[in-house]
Amino acid sequence: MPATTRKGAATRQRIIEGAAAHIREHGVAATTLDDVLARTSTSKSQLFHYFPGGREELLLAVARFEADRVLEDQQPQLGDLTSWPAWQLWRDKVVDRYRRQGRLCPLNGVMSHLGNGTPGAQAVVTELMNRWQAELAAGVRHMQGAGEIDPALDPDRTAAALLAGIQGGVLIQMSTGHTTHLEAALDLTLAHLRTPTPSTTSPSTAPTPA
Amino acid sequence: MPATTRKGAATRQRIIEGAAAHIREHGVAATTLDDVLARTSTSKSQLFHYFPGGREELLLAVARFEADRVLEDQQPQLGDLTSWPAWQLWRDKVVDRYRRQGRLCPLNGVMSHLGNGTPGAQAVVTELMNRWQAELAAGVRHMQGAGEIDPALDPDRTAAALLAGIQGGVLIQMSTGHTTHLEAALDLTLAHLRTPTPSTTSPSTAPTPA
DNA sequence: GCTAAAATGGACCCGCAAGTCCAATCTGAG
DNA sequence: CTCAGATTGGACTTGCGGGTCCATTTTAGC
Repeated sequence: MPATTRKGAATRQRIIEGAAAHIREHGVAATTLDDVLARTSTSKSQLFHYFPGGREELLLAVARFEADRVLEDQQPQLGDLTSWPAWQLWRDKVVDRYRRQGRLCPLNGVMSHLGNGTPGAQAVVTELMNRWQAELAAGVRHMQGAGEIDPALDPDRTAAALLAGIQGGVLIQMSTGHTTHLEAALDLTLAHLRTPTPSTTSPSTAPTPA
Repeated sequence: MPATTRKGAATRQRIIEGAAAHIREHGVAATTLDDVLARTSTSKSQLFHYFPGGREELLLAVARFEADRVLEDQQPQLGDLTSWPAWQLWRDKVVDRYRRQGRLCPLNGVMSHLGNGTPGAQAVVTELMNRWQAELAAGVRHMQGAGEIDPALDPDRTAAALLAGIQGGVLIQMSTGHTTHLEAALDLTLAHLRTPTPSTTSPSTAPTPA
């Protein structure tokens, strides 16, 4: 990716952000290279200069860009899950962020349009999920240290469940337009964390840790 | 959709299933109309005869087809959530189904390729989610009737959270290839259902029912 | 200021895949 | 048997959009 000059780097960035913006407004399918060029006042040669891989490489760059935003938008709350009110603040921020975003999930859109099997795409999503889950798990551990969460709970597994709930909630919101499911998932999982102790009462089948 | 003759209806169905199969194997983007024609031994005029809306209408039909499969594949367990072992059986079936399916989620693929905003697409997904959630809620209510689940829990909201966890788990699996998150979400939510009573201990911020 | 490398403009190419058209053949009701 | 409508075959058109190329201008180190 030849971006040696300051000017060049700026142009490259402008293309990425322009593409991201256009995708947010019209979706991936309805975003052609020419659209991006027109919007960013650049020429085709520039685009292919900075993204030799063409459309695919550009989409990947956009995916990275959007993935970073996802976590940034949850800060500073996500990094400070140290009390129940703090968790609640974070919860509200997540709901608000996705409610505002509306039906278009740029990241999911981009991902499915370049195939989830693509190594590059896979790397972007995997890293996002790992970082996200790690922050949540850190929060859980902190609360365990403070004696607010049952120490018997596996922080990583709990964080994984929470993360899955968020993803699913957002996914459903993309179709229905409502954040009901997202909120339900968040609230139920948080309620479970607050629950003092499972106190092994029902001798039913225990969840096998796979 | 002119499918007046028995023969015609058969052809129409053959096209749908052929398209669905090809999409399952190669993804939506890599599925052209000619691919479908070759696979189903049909001609272009037939495809446009039965699907005047062209590619889009065909994809929508495939979406409907796949949506039906989703619930069918969970039966009969999904319709019989009447004991903890039964819930466990269903849980295992879901995990197994998606593990088998692998990285390709035909439905999600189709959906994002015709835009989640499309009225038709939206209808398909919404109906699927509604039916799914209704079955889960029915299961919760049954268990409440049997005194196995805290009657204070809102069955629909609980089902919504469970559904979100599943969707997110599957979504993550599409990128990572692992069912870890799906299992974590299912197990945590089911564990929460088994928990006797929240027994209002922590006076922290209560989840606002929106 | 000189020059090599970087950056830019934009015309051009080209293949693919969606969609059109008409002519030929089959189906089934009366 | 007959005929209208349903079904089928497949050649043809078309436009879009990704990608290539080269000529020109700008940058920045010396």
